[in-house]
Amino acid sequence: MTAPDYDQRIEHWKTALHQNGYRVTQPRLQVIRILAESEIPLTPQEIYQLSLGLDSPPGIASVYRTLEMLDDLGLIQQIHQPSGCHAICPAVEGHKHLLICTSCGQMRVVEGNEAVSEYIRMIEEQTGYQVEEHLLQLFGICQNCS
Amino acid sequence: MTAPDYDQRIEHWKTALHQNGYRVTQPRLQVIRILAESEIPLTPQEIYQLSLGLDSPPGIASVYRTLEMLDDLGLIQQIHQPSGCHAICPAVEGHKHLLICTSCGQMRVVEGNEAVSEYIRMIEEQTGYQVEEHLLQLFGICQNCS
DNA sequence: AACCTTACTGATAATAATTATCATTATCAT
DNA sequence: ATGATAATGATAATTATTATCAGTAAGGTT
Ligand SMILES: [Zn+2]
Ligand SMILES: [Zn+2]
Ligand SMILES: [Zn+2]
Ligand SMILES: [Zn+2]
Repeated sequence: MTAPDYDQRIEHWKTALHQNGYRVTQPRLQVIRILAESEIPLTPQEIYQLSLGLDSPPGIASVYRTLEMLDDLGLIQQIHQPSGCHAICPAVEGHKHLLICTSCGQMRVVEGNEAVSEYIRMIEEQTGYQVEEHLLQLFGICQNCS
Repeated sequence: MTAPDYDQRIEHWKTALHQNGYRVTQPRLQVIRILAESEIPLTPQEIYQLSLGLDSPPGIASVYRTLEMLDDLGLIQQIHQPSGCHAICPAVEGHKHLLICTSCGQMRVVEGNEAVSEYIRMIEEQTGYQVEEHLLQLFGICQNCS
């Protein structure tokens, strides 16, 4: 992230805090700066560890509180690493995508993923990345619940 | 899941345990049955809570151990709910997909998702679900790392 | 069917992550 | 500059996960 983009993001976030009645405090700024300048996703613990290098680092509780606030404001988002999460279901044979009802939790497997494969080939050309894995999960309302 | 499908999955899993030198024990069977008959993703804690209704329920440690084994055998997979995970990054404006390097962690935003929107429209027609949200994350190797 | 080896278990302690509590402090509108 | 109070740090409490270890049960052998 280039310097002006970085500064702009910080300003954007500070404005968002103001506009929503939150105070712009040192601990919050420290967390925000760490997030804004990182090129990789960070866990709360990692953010806290990084903050320890600063002058008067925030307490761990403030790191969590700040993240909750930023999440409420829609300024951050969760990254779901393939290794990370908790809920478990029987494995689907081969690579299929899952469709989960946000009302009843019912889950079904979606057939046919040529469209996605095509999309990924395009991404590879566009970015030079070699895409090895993907996570696609669809959330919605099933026929029962609607 | 219909009864024969259910029985078949149980048998499949028992066979997999045998073939990989694992013993088919009561605690493992209890966890396996709970997983096989659930229509919704479950957390380890939820599985444990459900097991408490059984005759001689497994200890919580055995629940975790069984899940680790099933994961090693590729019989279960993680579900990443939008609310669930830990790593955090600045939010991307609008809905974009993320491409994350599994080597250095570098992350970039992928432009253009018409292909995915089209795919989702197809899914909606096919399933009757009303898809409200989706999670698509691509994992691979960036140009630097390859 | 009884025996034997040892993988597996339950109970519990240890570790790690997250949230709650509360007296003190720093922000910011006035 | 002042004052009301939102926010903080320190710490306790809670929750989730992993490690330890003596006792148990699975399953091959006889
Ligand atoms: Zn996740
Ligand atoms: Zn439903
Ligand atoms: Zn796919
Ligand atoms: Zn890389």
